Amino acid sequence: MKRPPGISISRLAIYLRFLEEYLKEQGLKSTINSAQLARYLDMHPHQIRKDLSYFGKFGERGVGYHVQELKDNIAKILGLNRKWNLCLCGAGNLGSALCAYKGFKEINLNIVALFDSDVRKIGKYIQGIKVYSPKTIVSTVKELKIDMAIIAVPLENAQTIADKLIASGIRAILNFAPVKLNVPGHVKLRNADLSIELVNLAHFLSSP
Amino acid sequence: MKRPPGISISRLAIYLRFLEEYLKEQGLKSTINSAQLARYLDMHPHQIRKDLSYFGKFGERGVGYHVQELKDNIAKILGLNRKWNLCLCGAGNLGSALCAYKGFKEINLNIVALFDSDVRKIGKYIQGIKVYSPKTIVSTVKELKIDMAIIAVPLENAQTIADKLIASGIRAILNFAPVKLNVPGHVKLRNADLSIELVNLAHFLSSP
DNA sequence: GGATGTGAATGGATTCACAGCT
DNA sequence: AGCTGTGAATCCATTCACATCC
Repeated sequence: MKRPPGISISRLAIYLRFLEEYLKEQGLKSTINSAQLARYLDMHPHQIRKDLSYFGKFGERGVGYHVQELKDNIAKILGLNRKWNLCLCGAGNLGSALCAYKGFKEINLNIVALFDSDVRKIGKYIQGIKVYSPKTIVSTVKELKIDMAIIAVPLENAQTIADKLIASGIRAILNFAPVKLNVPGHVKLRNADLSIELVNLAHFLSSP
Repeated sequence: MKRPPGISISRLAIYLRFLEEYLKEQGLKSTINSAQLARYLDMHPHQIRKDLSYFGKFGERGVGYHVQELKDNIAKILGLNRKWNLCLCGAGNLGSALCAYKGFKEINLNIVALFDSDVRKIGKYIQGIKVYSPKTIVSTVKELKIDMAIIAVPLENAQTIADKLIASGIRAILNFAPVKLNVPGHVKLRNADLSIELVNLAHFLSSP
């Protein structure tokens, strides 16, 4: 049981999402084996078994995996067996889109606060979530026990917002702004860079 | 000059974005070396030089890289030395956010059509871009010479939309819907899965 | 002198092949 | 018999160290 490659966590998230769907369709007592799962997800069975083996033994030899049980185990590995409070900085189009997205709550991630500097929005509710002034980030994060933050503000403001989040004690940030943010070592930063994905496509189309 | 690792294309996109900013600040005749660039981007100089070396020799020994020249070279490698036409499927919050994002046009990616099944939106313009019915995907893609597509529709509709795009001859798709889409081998599919990034953060926070 | 460009060495991740269990 | 779990082998990516050139 060696140390898992970093990317296996992302794959576990994909397995989990599939298993949730599968469970709804197939009912409680269903089982699935690595070959079936691999076919659905267009992967190799080896990879799935290996990914799981990094974290424990979840299957039954000669049978496969019990779907409900595997799902619960993966959720636990991923830290999704408890609720997390998120805040979202930037209540523009992208921020609103993320608020409206139901998939987060399904996996126990709850957006509990919005921050936006537009005075017309402050105090209002978007998708049932209250909008606060960014000036209150430090106090609001503590008060609402917020665990992670999403940055969806224009790139000019991203570092300033990040600094406030860090000052508030937040340790996990997802950044949509197209800049490299500076964060201290104890803070986990992930970037969701939309244009980089498109650039990959452009490269594919133009390569011979 | 071996074959570049797949991920180096994504890094080239990051270098390019930085160089564009840097050029604006520093003026036309500026040069930069791999150590400086690495410091700005929080990477190792070796990696930057190696990434570039896969594609050619763009620097001058003892000097560094001419910013303008390097920028142009990277743009060319990435296929961004020409314009591309994109369509965006799904004119909801996420779709509107993507339309409003100015960063795409800056790198020669132009959204020229929206598709949405909401009859109240069809025929209207969002951010100056016309909304078409998804029924017209095949004809519109051909007519407007659309090169790539972004899928930002609810997950139930994503595969149907993808099938229409494929029928229209599109070879590059960026998918935001949280499902594994089936596409034929000649079509390049990339996924922008927002919740997977958050799951990574949850895992980080809950690991000891 | 000073920075690039690159083979070689190291380090990670995937794939394989099969032992091990039910 | 059948499918998991995993060491070993392979493949890919990063890092290093230095020869190379301006």
